[in-house]
Amino acid sequence: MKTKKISDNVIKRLPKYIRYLETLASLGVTRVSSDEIGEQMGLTASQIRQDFNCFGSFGQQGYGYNVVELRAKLADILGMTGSRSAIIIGVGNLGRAIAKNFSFGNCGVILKAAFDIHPSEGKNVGKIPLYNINEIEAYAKENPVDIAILTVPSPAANDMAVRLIPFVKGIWNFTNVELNGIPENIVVEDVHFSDSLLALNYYMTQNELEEKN
Amino acid sequence: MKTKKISDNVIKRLPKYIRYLETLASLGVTRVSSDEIGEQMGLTASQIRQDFNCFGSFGQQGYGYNVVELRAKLADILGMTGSRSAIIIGVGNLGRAIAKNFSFGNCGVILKAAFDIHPSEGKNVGKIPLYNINEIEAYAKENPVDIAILTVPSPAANDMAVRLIPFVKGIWNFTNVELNGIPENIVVEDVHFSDSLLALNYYMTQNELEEKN
DNA sequence: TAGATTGTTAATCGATTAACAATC
DNA sequence: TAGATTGTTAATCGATTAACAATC
Repeated sequence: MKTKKISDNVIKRLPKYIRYLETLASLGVTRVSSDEIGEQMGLTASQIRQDFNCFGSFGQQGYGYNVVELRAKLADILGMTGSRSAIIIGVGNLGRAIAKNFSFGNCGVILKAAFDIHPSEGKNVGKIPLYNINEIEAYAKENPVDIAILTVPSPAANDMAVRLIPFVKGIWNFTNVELNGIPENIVVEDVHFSDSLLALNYYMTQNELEEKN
Repeated sequence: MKTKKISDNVIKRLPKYIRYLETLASLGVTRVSSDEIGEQMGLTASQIRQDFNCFGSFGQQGYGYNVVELRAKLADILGMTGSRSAIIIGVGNLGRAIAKNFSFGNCGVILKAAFDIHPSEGKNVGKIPLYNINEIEAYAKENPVDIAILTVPSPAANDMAVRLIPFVKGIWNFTNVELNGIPENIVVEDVHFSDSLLALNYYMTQNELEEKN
């Protein structure tokens, strides 16, 4: 049995739908049509219906979609209601910021522990325990780890990623490195800040050129 | 005169080409073919040639591409050689992490100043001055600001973004908020951590389902 | 029943891939 | 000259948009 492959574009739009539906819900709106969603989000109603229908039929003809119900369905598809375990590797400024501030719960993820080569600075990061990196295999033997958050310095990134292979299912990669040698069955999701800033830079330049014409 | 619109997919691939070319250069490789790039990066040679030809003809028939030269051309397209000025707004853990650790220089950006509602914690963030947010308009009058990096708490995000409109050309948005009311001539580039983590979560679940079959 | 809006099929558009003539 | 590989045009594939029958 083969589930038809759903495009990454669709998956990346789902959180935006959810955010919009949450705004509506907070305003007390109970129903919404694909037309209204499209209007607000700058998409076509067609695309929205197509996107939703990748996963099932969540609406009702002549009525539209129930805001709370639709939100719940989409949230469920993305695993927001799950409880995956995560560890964070590398507790520099960025690792610390993510560990302390990011709302893992909203994404169905629980941050369980942090690891660093120099854990001397303290025994905890926020509310989670901080261990020496050389304890990671022992930790993983006792505690299943779904996701490893990679916030180590770039030169250490690929070696660390390879070291994680035996015991993780996904790597959330914040290093500026294209990870190599990770098998197919492990998902890698990159957050490359510089790619994003360079795109910003490019589009700003385009805007300036357009204005000159 | 109308420059033909180049798709975001292409723009987002350019930094990856550059990273790969830098690796090659550091290994002393001087020439490379689209076939070799494709092999290494998991793309088709066709796509690579199409991507490059959006911007010009950088290769030589029968030879391929000069690694250093091609890298320089692509870097230039993305504005990596420029020197745009940026300020960062909101110096919590994330803002601090970005201000202190991110290599702005590599992206053609210079971080000039930081702003916060509670700048009392110190007069500097890393090497840049830290001001009270209420000084931002005065600062912008004296110092041109290309990019504002938005790392304020979510509830403050949209108001702050709107306040930036008169004096920025681009907003690098790290808040978990879809910014509204920003005019067309200002570029917004989002870094939504949660979108990325939710995608990771989704693909992990898909992998698990596949393995069961 | 009439009106509204979905779910879904068909048409269009754009991006990727293939093919090949140009040329180094 | 022969071989290699680009730049570019044509073909294919996939994603978005349009249309409309189903139905609440």
